[in-house]
Amino acid sequence: MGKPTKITNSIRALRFAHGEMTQAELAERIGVTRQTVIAIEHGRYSPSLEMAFQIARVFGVPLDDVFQYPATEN
Amino acid sequence: MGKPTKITNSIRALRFAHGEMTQAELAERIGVTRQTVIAIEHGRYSPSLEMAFQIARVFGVPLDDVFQYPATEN
DNA sequence: GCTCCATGTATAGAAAACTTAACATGGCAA
DNA sequence: TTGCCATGTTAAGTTTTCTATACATGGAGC
Repeated sequence: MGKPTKITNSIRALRFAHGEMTQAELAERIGVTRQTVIAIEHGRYSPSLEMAFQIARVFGVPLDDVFQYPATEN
Repeated sequence: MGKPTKITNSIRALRFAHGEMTQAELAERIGVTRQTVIAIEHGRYSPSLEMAFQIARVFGVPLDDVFQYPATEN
């Protein structure tokens, strides 16, 4: 359904860098479901800005360390 | 409709700092409608991550210079 | 073998973001 | 005054994001 997003992310790497945090644990920390974390991690769709900020905050890094927006795709 | 977002932004200031750019012009540059720009600027809802990246790119500043996420509201 | 546990898929539906179109207002210039 | 332009509002509809539930798989340990 969701169109695949242009935005890539480093969530999986960040989870492992933070004590092998599981998807379920990350989901609980940011207040969403596990399915949402999986979908975001796989780039099936891009998260809301609010969710993006929360994820970055969990890992204690700036937003740009979690999500990368490729230069002008058009 | 949209619930008022916790995220604040500096879009209006950035527009004026960039040659009095109008809402219509910004909208066209990021590929959305004028109404969407107005809604975002007024904080009626938060944009998608993709849109946020595009806005930051138009102004040539990092994402955190455009949007501010307040520390843990809960 | 069996049972957890982390990960993944699928589907239906709710909620939020975004569009389209119409109309209103105040300012400014001809 | 008339006309244009930037801003703003409203309402209805579409698309995307997110939830809830259910089920599948492979690895680790008993």
